[in-house]
Amino acid sequence: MSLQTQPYKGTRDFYPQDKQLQKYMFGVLRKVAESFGYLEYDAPILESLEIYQAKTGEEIVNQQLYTFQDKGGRQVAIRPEMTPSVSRMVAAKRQELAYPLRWYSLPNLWRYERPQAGRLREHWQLNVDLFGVESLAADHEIIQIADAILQAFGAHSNNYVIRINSRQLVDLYLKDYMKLSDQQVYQTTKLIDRWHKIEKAEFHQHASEILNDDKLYRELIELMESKDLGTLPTEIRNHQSVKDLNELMELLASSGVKSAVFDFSVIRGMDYYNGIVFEVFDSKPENIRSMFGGGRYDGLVGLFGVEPIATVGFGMGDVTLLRFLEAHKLLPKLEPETDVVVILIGEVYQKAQIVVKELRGMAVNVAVDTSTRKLDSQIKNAVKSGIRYCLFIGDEELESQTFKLRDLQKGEEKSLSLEQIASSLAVRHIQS
RNA sequence: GUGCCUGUAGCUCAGUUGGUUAGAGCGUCAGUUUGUGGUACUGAAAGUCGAGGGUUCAAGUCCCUUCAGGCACCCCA
Repeated sequence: MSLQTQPYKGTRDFYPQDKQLQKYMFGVLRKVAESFGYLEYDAPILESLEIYQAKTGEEIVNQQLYTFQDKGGRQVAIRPEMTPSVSRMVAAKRQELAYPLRWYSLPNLWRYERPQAGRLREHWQLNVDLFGVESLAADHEIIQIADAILQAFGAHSNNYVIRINSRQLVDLYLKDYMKLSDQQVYQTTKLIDRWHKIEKAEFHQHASEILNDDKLYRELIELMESKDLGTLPTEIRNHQSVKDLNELMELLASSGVKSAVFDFSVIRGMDYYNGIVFEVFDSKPENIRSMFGGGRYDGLVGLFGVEPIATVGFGMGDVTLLRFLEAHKLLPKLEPETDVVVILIGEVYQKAQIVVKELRGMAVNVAVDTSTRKLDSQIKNAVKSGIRYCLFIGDEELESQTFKLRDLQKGEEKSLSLEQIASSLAVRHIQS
C-alpha cells in the first residue's frame, strides 16, 4: 500500500501560488489593522483544555475540538478560536498593559467536523480585539475596521451587508417584554438565528408554535422584517440597549460605513457575547452563510481570576474571505516573486556566478536554470513558471558585459548592462 | 454525528443491455541538425478503473463493505 498524497481531511496544502495569495490577503489584513493602531501578537496553537471548557457549550468541547493527553497526563486542545488565548494573555498582564489595548493576530485554528463549503478543519483567521473601552466607541471602531478591510480589498458597499444587533436587546425583548419561559427563549433564539436560512412560511409556523400568542408573534415578525429600531414596542424603546444601537448606527453612518443595518436576526452562537453583536454577509444570494462577525464580550478576561476588562472584537476566516473575493472578482493577478530566470548558453555556469551574485546584490530575485537543456525548453519552462523575464548569459555577454534581457510577456529583448537590468526590475518592486 | 451525490491517466471526461489487450482532449517528455518560447508536425511515457470482498464462464459496468471527496443538516469559533 502506497502513501496518500492528499492532505489530511479538511486541510489544505499551500502550493507557492496559494501561499502567495495568502500572503497577499494577510498583507491587506495587516495593513488595515495596523492603520487603526493595532499590534500583532501570537500564541501557541496548543492550550489546556480547560480554558475552552470554562466558556463554551458542551457540544463544542466534546465534539468539535481536537484534544489529546500529553505524556505528562495533561489534557490538551488544539485551539479552535483565538479569543480564549488572547483573553488569557491579557489577563496575565492585566495590570501592566496600557489601555485601550489594540491587538490583532492571524492564527491557524482547528475544529473537528465534517468539511463543507467555506468550512474546513483548519483555517486561518484574522482576530482583531480592542480591550479596555466600555463606550460605544469600541464597537464603532471594530465595525469600522471590518468595513475598512472589505473596502481595502476593493469591495463596494453593496457587495456586503453588516448586520448589527444587541444581545442585551434580545434579552430584554424576549424575557422582559415577551415574558417568555427559559425554554421559549432558547427555542426562539435558535429560530431567530435561522431567519435568513429558512423559508418564511417555515419561520412563521415555528414562531407561532413556540410563542403561542398571536400578538407577540406578529410583532416579532414585523421587527425582523423592518430592520428598523423604530418598530420596537414603545415600552422598551427608551432602554439603554436601544439607545446604544441608535447611536452606533448614527456613528457608523457618519464615518462612512454604508453597509451597516440593524437586524434582529443576528445572534451569534457563543454565549460570551454580552452587548453589540454583528455579522457580515455577502450580498450575493448564493452565498447565504455568514462570512464573519464579532461583538462585545466583557466577561472573558475576568474568567482568569482578574478584574474583567471591556472587550470588543471580531474574527474573519480566510476561507470565507477567499470565497467572497473570488465571487466578486476582487483578486489581483499576482506575479511570481522571482524576477528573472538566467538561461546559460554554453559552458558558462561557473563564470556566470559573479554576474548572478551581483544582480542579487542589487535586490533582483534571480533563479538560474541549471538544466542544461536546449534553449527553447528553458524558455518554455520560464514562461510556464510565470516569471516575467529571462536573461541570457553566454561567452559573448560575459565578454561585453551586456546581457540580453527578454520580456517573456511582450516578447521584447534588449541588450543591457547589469545596472540597467537591476534598475528596470527595481521599478517592478516599487510598483508592487 | 445524520443524510444525499461522486470516485476511470497529472487535469477534464468517454466507456453501450456485463463480452477480446480500457480510450479521447489538454498537459508532460523527446524530436523536427543543439544562441531564443507561446504556433505546426512526428513520436513516447503515463491507469491495480479509490480499496477490499462477492455474484458470474466473464466485472470499469451488478451487489456488499470500506476509504476519500463534494453538498446539506447539526453546530458555528
